[in-house]
Amino acid sequence: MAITIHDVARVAGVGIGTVSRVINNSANVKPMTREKVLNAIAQLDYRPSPIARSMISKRTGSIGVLVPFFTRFFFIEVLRGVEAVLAQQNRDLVLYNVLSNAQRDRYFTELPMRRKVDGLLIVSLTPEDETASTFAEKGMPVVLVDAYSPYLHSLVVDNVGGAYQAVKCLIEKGHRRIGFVNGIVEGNFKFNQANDRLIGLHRAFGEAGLLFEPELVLVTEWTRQGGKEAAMQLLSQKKRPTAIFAASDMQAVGVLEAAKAFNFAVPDDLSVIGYDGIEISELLEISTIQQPMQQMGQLGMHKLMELIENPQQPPELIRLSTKLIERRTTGPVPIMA
Amino acid sequence: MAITIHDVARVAGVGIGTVSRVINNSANVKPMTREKVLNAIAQLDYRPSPIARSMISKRTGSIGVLVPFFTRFFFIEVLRGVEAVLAQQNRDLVLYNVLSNAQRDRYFTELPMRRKVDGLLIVSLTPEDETASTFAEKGMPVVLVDAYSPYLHSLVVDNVGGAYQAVKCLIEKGHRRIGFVNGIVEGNFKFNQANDRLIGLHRAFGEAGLLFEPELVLVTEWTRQGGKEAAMQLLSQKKRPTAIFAASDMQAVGVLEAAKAFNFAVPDDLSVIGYDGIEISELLEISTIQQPMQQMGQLGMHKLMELIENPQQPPELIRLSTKLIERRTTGPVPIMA
DNA sequence: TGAGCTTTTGGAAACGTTTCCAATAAGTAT
DNA sequence: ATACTTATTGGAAACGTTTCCAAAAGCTCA
Repeated sequence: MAITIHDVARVAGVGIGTVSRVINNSANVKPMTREKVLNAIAQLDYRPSPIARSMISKRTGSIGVLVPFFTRFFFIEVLRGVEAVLAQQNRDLVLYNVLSNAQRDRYFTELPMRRKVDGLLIVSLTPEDETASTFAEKGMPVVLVDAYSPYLHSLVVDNVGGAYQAVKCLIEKGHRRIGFVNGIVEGNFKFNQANDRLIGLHRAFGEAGLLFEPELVLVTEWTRQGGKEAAMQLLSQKKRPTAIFAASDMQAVGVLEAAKAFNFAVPDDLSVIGYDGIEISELLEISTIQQPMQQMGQLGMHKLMELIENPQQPPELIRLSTKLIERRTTGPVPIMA
Repeated sequence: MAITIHDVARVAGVGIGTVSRVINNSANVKPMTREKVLNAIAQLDYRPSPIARSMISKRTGSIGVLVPFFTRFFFIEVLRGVEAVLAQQNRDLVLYNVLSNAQRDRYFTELPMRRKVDGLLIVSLTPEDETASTFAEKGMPVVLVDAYSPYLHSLVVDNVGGAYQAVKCLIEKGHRRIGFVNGIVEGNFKFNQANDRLIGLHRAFGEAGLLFEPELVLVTEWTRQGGKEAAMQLLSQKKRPTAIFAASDMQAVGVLEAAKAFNFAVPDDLSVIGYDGIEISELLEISTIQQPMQQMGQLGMHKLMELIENPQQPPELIRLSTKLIERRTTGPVPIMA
């Protein structure tokens, strides 16, 4: 059916080995022979089959990116960074979108076994130690971004520090009753974004000598709706918080919507600070903790490329930090009745 | 190195054909034999090689999505719809991100030749007739979304009608000097989003007996920055427009930024209407023309699945329409000095 | 018991490359 | 010219499946 290397060899009057050498720019092909082969290829409009090729060479030319809910803005920003690197490579991007724990586990067990991709970038998902070491054993190059495993190359952002910055900023403005809208734990329960942010809050509270009040901490989906519902609840309390820290900007957007519903002016009646630094936070002028999202994708991808070239490297940990960006939604504590 | 079907056959004490039948759930395997094979598979932790498999079967289990600048919000929304369908199928998503015309053409010539994917969804890019018919000839299932070709299944949105709605809405509010911030033409110059929107504007102008003034139409990148720059220019004119129609919501965001820079109140001094209906337009309360973005991805994907099952179908054209959503940024024409 | 079915099974061939090695051609120095 | 050395070439083997066909095994019925 399709044109194969044998057809080219026949038309060019050479052996298949020679055609293969021409295709792969191997040395030691006489210029005249190369010419003949190239002519035949052009004449037949021949393209090598990538599948047959990877059958032998064990390389697929694809990079896998495993990411939860890739249509969320945070992940989109990370993907921007990924794309920036990939655009220069000549590789395909295979997106494994994780929508549930079951699906994540399926990918975690399937992906290391049969190399459908030359390397894997895992974003914001922490594999169990066992899973991680399987990747390492099977020799599949893996880089974790926004997640950590001792067995794999990891690129983490200081979430504890980021949350600390956010809460400290509120405390410095005089806030004492600070609500926290956290996101739910997705995945590994020991290392996760939500937990780290809670720790950062504790640290800031401790340093300021503030009492931690469990009723001011709510856990929701990492969404606008989740943030709104949680904030509605927080703002309904008899002693409502004067400031709310949201674990993501989208949740912070929800918090603002709740504030509006309660007719609270921001920041006069209520201060709000988000987390991530997605474009929306800029447009809505929400104070936030900026994560280096694009950089995360970019650095992670670079590391992965390096790893594909030279797979035998001891796992490395790269740390990035966050930056407090104060915008319109944070202000001094209101004088309450 | 890796465990193959032969190893399984040896351990189970059967032939490779039988193992293959078990893997593929073919009929006519004695339950006891199946049991033996499954045991061997479990014992060896065997997974079939997807590559070797597609070498024979000509199916890859992947779906390609060709999309320009996939990190733009409009495309993200379309991808949400795509993802919704894909999540139920057990297929991989290969994302071909197009950043330049050269790259688009490369994909257009490469993709039909060697089936790396079982089907291709092309978003907002219109292939030349020649390219389109090559896809058809080579028997690669293709669905166009937000683009049209007579040779391929296409799903289009009435961009002319949408732009007409937008402009008519402004005219009805009394606006006579209406600026248009259009996006640049990417790809096929006969069928494209920018051109359609310009036509819609003309239609509305014509119907209202308004004179078309070329100096009120500017073409920019489909970005915030582009919108802002164009609006700055429009608003600097001696007889500035009282309303601006932007060809995308992100450009409309830029227009709002420009208005702010000029200290124009919206909508009191200037009305603004966007196009697309991305989440940001809701958050910033921008009036807009809502495209059924998720539905586009979803329907396109459904069609593609159908086409993969049953490839011999004459190209079909599905039309969707837009919806005017009036929010805060459109109002009556100001009384000007 | 054996003839004539149907079900189950084994494994060669095929898929389209790359890799390798042996063979041949081309140089080079004597 | 001859004996080496090096550059070029052809094609068998291998990659790990699925597909297919012939063979074997298991039935059923007379």
